[in-house]
Amino acid sequence: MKWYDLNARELPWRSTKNPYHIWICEIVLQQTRVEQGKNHYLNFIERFPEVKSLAYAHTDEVLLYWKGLGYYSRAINLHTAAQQIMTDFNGIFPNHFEEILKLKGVGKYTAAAVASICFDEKIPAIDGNFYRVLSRIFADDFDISSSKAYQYFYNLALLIMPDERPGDFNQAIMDIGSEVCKPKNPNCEVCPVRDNCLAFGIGNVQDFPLKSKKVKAQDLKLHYYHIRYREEFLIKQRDDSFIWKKLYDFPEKIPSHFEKWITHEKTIHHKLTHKNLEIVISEVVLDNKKEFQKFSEENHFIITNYEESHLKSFPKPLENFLKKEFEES
DNA sequence: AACCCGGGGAG
DNA sequence: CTCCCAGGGTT
Repeated sequence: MKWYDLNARELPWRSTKNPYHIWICEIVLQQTRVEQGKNHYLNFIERFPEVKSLAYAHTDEVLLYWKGLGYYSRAINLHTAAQQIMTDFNGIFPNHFEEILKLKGVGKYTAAAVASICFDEKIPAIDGNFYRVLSRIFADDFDISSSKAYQYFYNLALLIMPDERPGDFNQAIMDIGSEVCKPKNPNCEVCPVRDNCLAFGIGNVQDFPLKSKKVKAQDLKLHYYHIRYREEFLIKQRDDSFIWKKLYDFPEKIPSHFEKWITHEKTIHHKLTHKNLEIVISEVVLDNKKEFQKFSEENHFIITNYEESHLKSFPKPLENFLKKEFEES
């Protein structure tokens, strides 16, 4: 705690105990580096300053403010949870761990973070940093990819968690994990708990934490049709399954008599954490406005143009594709 | 308990 | 290339 008082990172959400702000911050930062999420957080709370404005917003706009962050179910769940607070909690942000946990998209970690930071509940917020710092301090080779890891390290954390300032304690562990006890090349020389760290004593800090599960990316091919009439083209909204939940993309099928209007194809290779994508985009240029509108109406596609498409959230590779198309023309 | 879900930066 | 990030939901 002494180290934290002197070395805490200066971050936008460190100066508030507003549970709405802390909640948004915690969701943004799930599996996301602080530097990557900081601006999204600031933009988000500026546009949606309290629960009500988020609850009453259109899903498309919530997704727009989430554009590029990934794990889009977080945005969908955030929107749902805001409405949940309006209906189930009378618009007042819940102030106990068990109630916060009921919010869609809020798991044990996030509920613990909000409860400890905003409401001073003594509950460890076990995130990736906590796993790493604890497993090194105790030289503990408990597999953090095990489904029992959370409960195991939760109990371990209680052994060293003070009664005072639980929120600051949780954030102190995060800062040590992020700035000192890093996954690679930890900076043990300046670590405030070095003398109490068993792994450091043994000299094998790099061996912790133990993580057995390794996920391999799978290959996936997608075929899109960029169907154009003059400056306009067709888009659709994805469903909430599979990848890129609720984001917008292009039609994936065309009637066979459209094939003669294919002018060229472009292949994009895009790497995701769990997938290696090969995306083929066929350019279909129609000279017949009636065909264009008929096809659009029959399949419930949306007619848009480059400027208008900025009001929708597209997957990263498709956004890059549109940008290049526009710059070339 | 296993599996799925993005995008980005570091090494 | 691999690993990991202020995890959670679904099956």
